[in-house]
Amino acid sequence: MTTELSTTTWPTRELILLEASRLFAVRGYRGTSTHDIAAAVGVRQPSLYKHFASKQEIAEELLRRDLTAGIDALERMAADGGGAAVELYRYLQWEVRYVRSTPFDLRALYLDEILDLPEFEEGRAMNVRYSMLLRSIIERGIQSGEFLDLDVGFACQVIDAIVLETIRGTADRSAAHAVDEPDLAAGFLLRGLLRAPSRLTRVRGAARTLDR
Amino acid sequence: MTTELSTTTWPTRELILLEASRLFAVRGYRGTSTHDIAAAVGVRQPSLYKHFASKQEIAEELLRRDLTAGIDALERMAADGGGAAVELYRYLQWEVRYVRSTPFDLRALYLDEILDLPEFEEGRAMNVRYSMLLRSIIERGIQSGEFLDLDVGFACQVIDAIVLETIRGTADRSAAHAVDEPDLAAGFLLRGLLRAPSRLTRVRGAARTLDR
DNA sequence: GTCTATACCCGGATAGAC
DNA sequence: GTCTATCCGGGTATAGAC
Repeated sequence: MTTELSTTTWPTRELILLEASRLFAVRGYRGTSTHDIAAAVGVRQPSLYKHFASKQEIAEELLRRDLTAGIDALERMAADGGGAAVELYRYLQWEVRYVRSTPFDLRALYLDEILDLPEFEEGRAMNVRYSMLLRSIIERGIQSGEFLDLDVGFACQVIDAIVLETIRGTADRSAAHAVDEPDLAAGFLLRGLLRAPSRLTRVRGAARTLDR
Repeated sequence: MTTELSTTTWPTRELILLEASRLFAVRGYRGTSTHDIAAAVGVRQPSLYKHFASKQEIAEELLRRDLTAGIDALERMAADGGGAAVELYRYLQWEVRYVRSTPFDLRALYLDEILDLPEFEEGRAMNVRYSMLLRSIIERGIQSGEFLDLDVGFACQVIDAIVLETIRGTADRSAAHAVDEPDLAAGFLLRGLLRAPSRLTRVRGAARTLDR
């Protein structure tokens, strides 16, 4: 499962992103020094600055790539239609698969305080855009009566919580088997949101046909 | 709601804990300097070291107090009995109320990487104890048939996720109204866990009588 | 584009007077 | 128990040779 890519073929810039994401995930953004990153890549610390203008730019690039992927996925699901429940279910499945297949370790990006640092304005803006897209699906589901008449903010928080827990789950492999099954997380959430939980099987079926 | 305590009467040691928890929450543990804490308290940086041997000890004291409270609450609920569902429901309600009433800002303790730092072995040990107590309630609920036959690890993760989101929710007051209602989070979780969600009203009633 | 050397700052902690 | 002064280590980033 761990992407065992022949490192030799990768450009240094990509290697920096890869190793930085892993170190950030374990030691935090602030806890990771540029020296640590350089050592993991196999170069000297000042060499990093030929590829990135600053440590911050490394994290920004990671954020940009991940948030772009998430936003694209949400827009794709919304465009495909099928109703809020199907769109949300498909997105959650995509998210779990994505988190578990990307070579980058995404934990630091959202579990660390990176997005709270004043200098990461761009990342915050993209994150807001992502949240809005997710929120609009929820709102549509509540208005159409597919979902229970929950507070929209609460529903968003619950989804955020599960997505973050999925990302956190990539930490220790002992707990990994739990939330990693794409259907487990998506199924639990929809059972909690759907007005008629028995519809879940129908949602699953509709999602499967759309996924091809 | 914000505890407006007349600071003058508080011993310096308590003030340090209070301000440190707030700074840790906003800037992270590593991102907060001892100088920042001292400035917030209104003393010079070296004066902190008359009350705590190190910055680490400040965070340790905060962790110790919070985890002790959580462990005590879980043990109390388990001792009171009433079945896994009632015990879990009561604990979740207690947790939400506790998070929102404590003068300390708990975010950094569990959302920051503090518990991952090698030097916080004591906190990690207490956290394991807390997790075990919670897990044993879940296991009991699954075995007795009160809960759905979910993977125990998955159920624990979901509960963790909601509790963490509650703590995170104390961040911006705009989102605070969402998960802060003690019954919202507890109710959502139990609806997702109970084999017969219609039992929720009965659980609520049993919890209410026990709470007096 | 990688290296060595280094400038520069900041943070944690101690010494010692009051 | 608070202060001023200071040490020391570590981290980001730059200069300049190769």
